[in-house]
Amino acid sequence: MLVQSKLLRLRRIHRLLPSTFSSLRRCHSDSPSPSRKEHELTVTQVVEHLQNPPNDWDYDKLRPFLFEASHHLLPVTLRLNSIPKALDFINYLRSRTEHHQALSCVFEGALELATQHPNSQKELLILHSYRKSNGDNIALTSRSAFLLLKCLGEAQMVDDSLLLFKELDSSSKSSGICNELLKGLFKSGCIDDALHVIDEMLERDSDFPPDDFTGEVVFGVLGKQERHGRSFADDEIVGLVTKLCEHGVFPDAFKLTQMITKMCRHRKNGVAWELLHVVMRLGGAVVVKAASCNAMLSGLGRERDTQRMNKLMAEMEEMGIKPSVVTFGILVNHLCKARRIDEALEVFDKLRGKGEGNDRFDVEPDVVLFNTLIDGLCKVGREEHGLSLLEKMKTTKQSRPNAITYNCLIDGFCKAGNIGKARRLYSQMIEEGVQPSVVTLNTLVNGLCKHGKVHDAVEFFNEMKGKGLQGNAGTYTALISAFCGVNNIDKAMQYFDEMLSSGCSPDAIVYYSLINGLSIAGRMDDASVVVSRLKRAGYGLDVRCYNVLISGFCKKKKLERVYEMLNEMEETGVKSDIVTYNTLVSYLGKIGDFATASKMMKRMIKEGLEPSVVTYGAIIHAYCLKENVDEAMKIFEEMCSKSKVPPNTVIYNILIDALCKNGNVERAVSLMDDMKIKGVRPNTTTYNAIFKGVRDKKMLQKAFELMDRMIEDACSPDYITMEILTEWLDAVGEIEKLKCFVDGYPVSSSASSPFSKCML
DNA sequence: ATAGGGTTAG
Repeated sequence: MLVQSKLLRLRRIHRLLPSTFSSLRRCHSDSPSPSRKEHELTVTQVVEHLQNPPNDWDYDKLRPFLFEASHHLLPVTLRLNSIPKALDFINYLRSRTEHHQALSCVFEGALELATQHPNSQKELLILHSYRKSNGDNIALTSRSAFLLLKCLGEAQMVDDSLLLFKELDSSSKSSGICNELLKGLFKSGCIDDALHVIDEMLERDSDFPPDDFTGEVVFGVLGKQERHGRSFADDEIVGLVTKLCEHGVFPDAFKLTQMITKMCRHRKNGVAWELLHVVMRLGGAVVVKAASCNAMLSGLGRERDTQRMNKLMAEMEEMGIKPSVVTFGILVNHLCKARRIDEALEVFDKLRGKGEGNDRFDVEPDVVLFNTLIDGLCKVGREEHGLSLLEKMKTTKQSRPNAITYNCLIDGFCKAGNIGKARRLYSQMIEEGVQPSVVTLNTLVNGLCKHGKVHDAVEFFNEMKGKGLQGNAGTYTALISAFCGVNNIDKAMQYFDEMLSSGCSPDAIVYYSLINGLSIAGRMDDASVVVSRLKRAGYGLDVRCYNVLISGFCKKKKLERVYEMLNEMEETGVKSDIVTYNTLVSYLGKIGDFATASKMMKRMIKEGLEPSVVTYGAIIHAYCLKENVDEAMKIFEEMCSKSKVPPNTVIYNILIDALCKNGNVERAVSLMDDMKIKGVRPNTTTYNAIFKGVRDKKMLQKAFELMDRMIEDACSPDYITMEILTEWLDAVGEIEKLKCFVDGYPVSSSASSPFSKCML
């Protein structure tokens, strides 16, 4: 009875520790294997004997075990079921003569016991340092090495891991041991050491070749964000994956997708592409599924690489990798972003397999696909078409419109200036039972603000707050920008404070919008305060924010602060961009420091930045301010002939204004003809400048001609236009002509229209 | 794979 139950217990240990016995065999394969019963009895006896205090242990009784039958010591140790007891036993053995094998087996047992301990990591480390601090080295069995490497790896004790691995001869190394070492090395960011180990595993006829677990470790690391240590070089990544695949170790679909996603996110489309193609070549459609291709496609889409997107689609078809809805979602999204909306609609129409033609795919469009298309349509001003898709969605079972669908449409109608329709869509979504999100709130708040209805925006926000929908940083950004835009800085600050007190965590952009508003308002001290608060919140400034500040300090002529900003940019590694230089060139031009301005231009070219229309505009404007219109014209002509920069309306406006002010109206008029030839559209400012010019020269006929042209150009007059013309034409008794001019425009119902101010 | 918020010159 008793024997039988103990036998059962041993079998249980067998099952629990399958590798124990394999290492036991390796540990002592030359000793004769006793019958199971005989073995069992002796183990039990020894275990019982060892329950006595160590001083009472009888060496003579134990002796047979310690030599010819030392492999029994592993089950013995396990059944001691106590790490201190096992250590007593180890100390006992060490105090005698040569018991190498016995020690190895008991130590392995002690390690096994440690792994079963609730605080196994700590216990294992204690055993490791015990072994390390006792110079008479206890040889490690494969299992011991495995357990120790696993725990050292987790503890990131790289040096100890490597020493331990070196200690092993190649016959006791195994794939499992190498994998544990690799895991630890990667965890500590020791890529070079890890690559060495992998090389060793990949050697010809290696006894420990990479297996699936190796793949899991390596591919896992390649797919995760790197922590510390150096990162992989591009060719190392491709080389590693290639070698593993050649050994038949493939990433699963998830890991492959993860790796590709990561590479693409790091703007390494080339590496991702190679990686995918290595696996496609060696593993085929068994390994590569649509998801991995989708990751690649979206990476390519981000870089606008239509060519390779098409190539990959063709390869997928060739290899029999079936595209999913997501694949089509990516394609449609790409086409929409490229403003090729009609092609996107074509793809969409080919989706459902119902109809005729064999160029159709058997894919049911989902909500995302619908939403992508609707957004694309709205972004090119085809909201009505988007609306019809909304109706289509309502007729489906699986693709019911959701908040995103409505958000896209609401945004579309807001941008188109149809606030009424946007609000009706909002009511409609509520009626349909679709919960608005904070994005819905922000879209409407922003839309209302952008159309000068800041009051309505605030009202709507309050209404939503009443319904329990909190605003987020985006909501406050919209309101703060809007209030800054109408020069109501106090209100903007008030909303900034409300945001903080309402528990909404601000992001960098809210700070930026406030800094922007304050800078434009010339309140640079306040802006500086917000900058330091932003920094205290743990954010940094980006180029755009620096540009705003630099521009603000320039306007206040605080040159020392400008340089302070530029130095700070250098220190924090924020690279100045074309806008930074344009701001500086413009400022230098305005104070008449042409020498420094041209130095700046040289520096920007050296930095690889091409001067833009704005740069030229700044210089041209500067010469105009100096009343050196000839030089300004010279630069303008140079810009048109030598550079690839096409002139724009602003440049013409600057020159036309300057020429008129210098009495050279003829040349200004000829510049307007030049605009027509070059296809640059004049705007209200252009006409205002030239009207002033012809008025000063009393060129009445020219004025009538220009008034007709202004109507042709569909360019609406503002109050300045009306002021110039009314005063002048009234004085010369030509008010009829002015009436005709005004009648040339379609009637505007807007109360803020410039006409209403003048005509009523 | 889809939705929202802050830059320069005149």
